[in-house]
Amino acid sequence: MTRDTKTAISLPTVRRLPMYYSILQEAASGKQENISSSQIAGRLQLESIQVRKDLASIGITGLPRIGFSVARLMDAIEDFLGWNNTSDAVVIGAGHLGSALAGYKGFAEKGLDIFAFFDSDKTKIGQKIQGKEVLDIERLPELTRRMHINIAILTVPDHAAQNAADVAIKAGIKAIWNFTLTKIIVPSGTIVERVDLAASLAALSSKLRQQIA
Amino acid sequence: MTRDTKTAISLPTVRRLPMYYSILQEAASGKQENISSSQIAGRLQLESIQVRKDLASIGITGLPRIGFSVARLMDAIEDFLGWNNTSDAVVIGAGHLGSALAGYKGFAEKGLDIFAFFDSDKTKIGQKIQGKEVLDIERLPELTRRMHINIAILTVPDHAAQNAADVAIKAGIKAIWNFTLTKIIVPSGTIVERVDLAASLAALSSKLRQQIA
DNA sequence: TAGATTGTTAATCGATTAACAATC
DNA sequence: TAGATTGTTAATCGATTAACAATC
Repeated sequence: MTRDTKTAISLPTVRRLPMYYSILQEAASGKQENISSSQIAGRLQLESIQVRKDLASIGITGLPRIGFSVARLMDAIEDFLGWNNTSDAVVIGAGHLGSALAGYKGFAEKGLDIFAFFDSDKTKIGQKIQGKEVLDIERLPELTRRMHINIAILTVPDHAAQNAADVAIKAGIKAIWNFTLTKIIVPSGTIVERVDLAASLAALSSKLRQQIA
Repeated sequence: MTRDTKTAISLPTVRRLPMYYSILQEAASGKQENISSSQIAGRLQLESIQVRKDLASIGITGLPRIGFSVARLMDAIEDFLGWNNTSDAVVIGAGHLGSALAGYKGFAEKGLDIFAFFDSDKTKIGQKIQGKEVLDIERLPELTRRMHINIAILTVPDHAAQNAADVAIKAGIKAIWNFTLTKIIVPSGTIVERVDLAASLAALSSKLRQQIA
């Protein structure tokens, strides 16, 4: 458990770790025992020094001439990202997007288990999505507390986002994965990670325009 | 058309513009004529200087004591992000996620029009999603060329991502909005904007862990 | 005029990249 | 041993933030 450097790993580094992991999976499936930073970097169009820096920051060391042990590296990343001890999450907003996310292969492997769906739309309540029941949003506080759930995935319509977030936080939710186009305001102490599609689309068209120009 | 500073606006700035726009919409709906950088910043938990810098970089100026004209600011952002001249896009992969994105309110306003869906699954071909037909992936090159479509939204299963991207690029697609967990490799000249959910989830749990610790 | 808010110029900060000695 | 690859230390780069004179 090389876990000495617990001093705030940078978010850019954290975001790259899953990419490294997917390269490692490939290597492992090819029975490759060791891998160099430049092999990883090459596959991801990054610089090898960045890979080494990132790995060093989560406390992993390699060996000159050998590189890094694929198996140990995978373990370390799984460990660091908490993929071993699964956390339960609820989805608030039982629409297409919620269904899509619930069906996403790979979330389960990455330690995220969707426990239930919540909606305020009475016609949706009682239906099943991916085998899990859609519950009345009123029951959120009860379930959150009983099951010790910290994470809510927010996929409600934009105009309902802030209100849903408020409800969730009141119910004891500690982290919100926000898929709406709305920037929600939360008290300090609550985590928000936003998947900002408007920002992403803006970046796409900006890059496209520059490319074409 | 204050469009002198066409010298590569930074991506972080571009990504913030839609947030500013949503604040402006609120202001406009409240009949507010002018807005200060600190008003915008306050609502978004940013610094006012960052707002001013961003706006300056797309060529907008304000007036001391007055601030910025809400209407002119909205126009400028719409203009800069190309929300006026709509571009057509295709969705490759007609699953839940594709449906969800197609149903996303606001994409239309943001200049993105989904023209058709493509899939290789024969059972899906011919069905309709959000009123648009699902076509055979084989027909992609024909349609891309005929309709001058530059953008593909990639929502296929992860293992099919690279292949689908290759097909799309061969068909003349210039920009790929990649929603898969796979990092796709493309020739230089092709744009990829990735919505990396694995990275986002990693960031979420990392922040949550730090918060709790 | 007085004062709020701008735009400019400089300082800070953090992340990435480069250079290279250490080492298996 | 020779040479590939590491980890360390320093340099660069770009974005954010601070300070403040300009100005409506």
